[in-house]
Amino acid sequence: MAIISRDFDAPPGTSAPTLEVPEVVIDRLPQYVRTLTQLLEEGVEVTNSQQLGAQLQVTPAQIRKDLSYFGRFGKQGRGYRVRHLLSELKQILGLDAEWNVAVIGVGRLGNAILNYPGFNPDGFHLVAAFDNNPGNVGTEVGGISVQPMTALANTVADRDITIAIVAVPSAHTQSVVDQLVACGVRAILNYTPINAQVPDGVRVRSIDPVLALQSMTYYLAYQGHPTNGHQTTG
Amino acid sequence: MAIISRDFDAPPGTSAPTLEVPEVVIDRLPQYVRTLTQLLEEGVEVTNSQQLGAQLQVTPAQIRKDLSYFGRFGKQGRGYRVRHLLSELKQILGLDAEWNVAVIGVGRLGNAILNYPGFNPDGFHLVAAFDNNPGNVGTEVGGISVQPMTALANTVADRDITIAIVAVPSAHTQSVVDQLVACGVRAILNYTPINAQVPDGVRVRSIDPVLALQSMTYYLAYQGHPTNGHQTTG
DNA sequence: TAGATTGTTAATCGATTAACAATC
DNA sequence: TAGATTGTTAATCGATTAACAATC
Repeated sequence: MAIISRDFDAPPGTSAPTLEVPEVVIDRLPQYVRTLTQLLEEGVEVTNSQQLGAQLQVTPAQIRKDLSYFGRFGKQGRGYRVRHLLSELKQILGLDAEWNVAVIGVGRLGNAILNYPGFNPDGFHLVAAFDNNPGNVGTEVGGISVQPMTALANTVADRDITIAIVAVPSAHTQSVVDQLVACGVRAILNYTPINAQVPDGVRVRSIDPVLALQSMTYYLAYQGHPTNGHQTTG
Repeated sequence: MAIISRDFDAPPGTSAPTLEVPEVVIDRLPQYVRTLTQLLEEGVEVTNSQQLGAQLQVTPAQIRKDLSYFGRFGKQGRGYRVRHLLSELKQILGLDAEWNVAVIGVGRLGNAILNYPGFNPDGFHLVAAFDNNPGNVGTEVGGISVQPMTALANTVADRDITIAIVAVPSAHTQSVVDQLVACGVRAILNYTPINAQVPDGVRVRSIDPVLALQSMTYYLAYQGHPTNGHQTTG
């Protein structure tokens, strides 16, 4: 393998690791952030790959390897300073910034999302809500005034919205996603059970509890064969 | 590789493929089920790995390989009969059965879950709700009378509950999961942002929208580098 | 210093994909 | 039959883990 130059001396916010970091590594970083946050709250000042691995149920080697994509954050013989590693990882993930989020669809699910208090503490601010039902437009949901879909492009630009949460009826998913992409939104959290097609450069993550249940029933159905417990987060 | 005997002639519900099927394959099967269901609704009677792959954004080879773990469901030169393949996959996943589910925690989130209409059509029946707050016990949520946690073991046994959905405050997650495991529950859908520890043989899937957002911000933060769009479902 | 733990390389493991004989 | 597509093997690719020199 060729020597990889990582340009960590470049101005923050403008550079990324030169060689692509595997997506599976990126997906683990938020979990590291969460565990480090917990340790910090417990007053733990120093940790190591062994301890982190035990908490997260991954091997210590994997944690060290994952971190090595981004730099050297520990000290041999000592481990990692929790506060420092946490701060670095948050910066890498862009979690030192605030993100403005739009919710599309204010039905039952959209309502629950807009009233869910769990996004704000992590820097995600629900700043706009849209619905194509005239009866919903103008109502207040979670303290936000619902706008018509026709206002999408302008509001996304005006309010610097970079992330959208889609909670519309399944039949509208692809159309809504297309509109979001056209407005320049490149990160979409999809609460509908539909696989939306997006162009390169746009990320979609789906929240799909039924899918999660449907893979677990496989193991319940074949109780005869002892299987290992396994935990998946998504 | 040794020859693998797959005992598909054994009585249904009592046998599993002799060699372990990779978990990543099991996790894809529900998506195949969903796509096949859509095709069926559209009146498509026959499909093939090419078409399925296009829909699901995976390679045709992967679909054929995944299916080969369980048997031979297609015909060379023709493809797969949608109705037949769908029925086989549902049986493999245990989706031809009905599953009784308990919801633990009837706060804001538990309320939304109990009122969410998306579980029942797929054979998951929310049949019981529990809460440790005496003020909530006895109230009706989503048509279900809330029971105290002390009733858990009895109700799980009486109502044949095999799956639980955890929607309690984070601090209670591990304790609730421990109680569920003690009652014999082996599949848990965890809506809290806590990594619960479970013994072998118990499955946990987490629904964690903040985690999903936090991995997408990485790609938003480094806009300079064009990245491929990618879609994850969990 | 001695002991501990990192960062990194090399080995292993497992999953994906390409290719093609079998066969509908 | 000729054409198409499966089921399966072998090749490739990528991710995880083990091992250890570097070094705090």
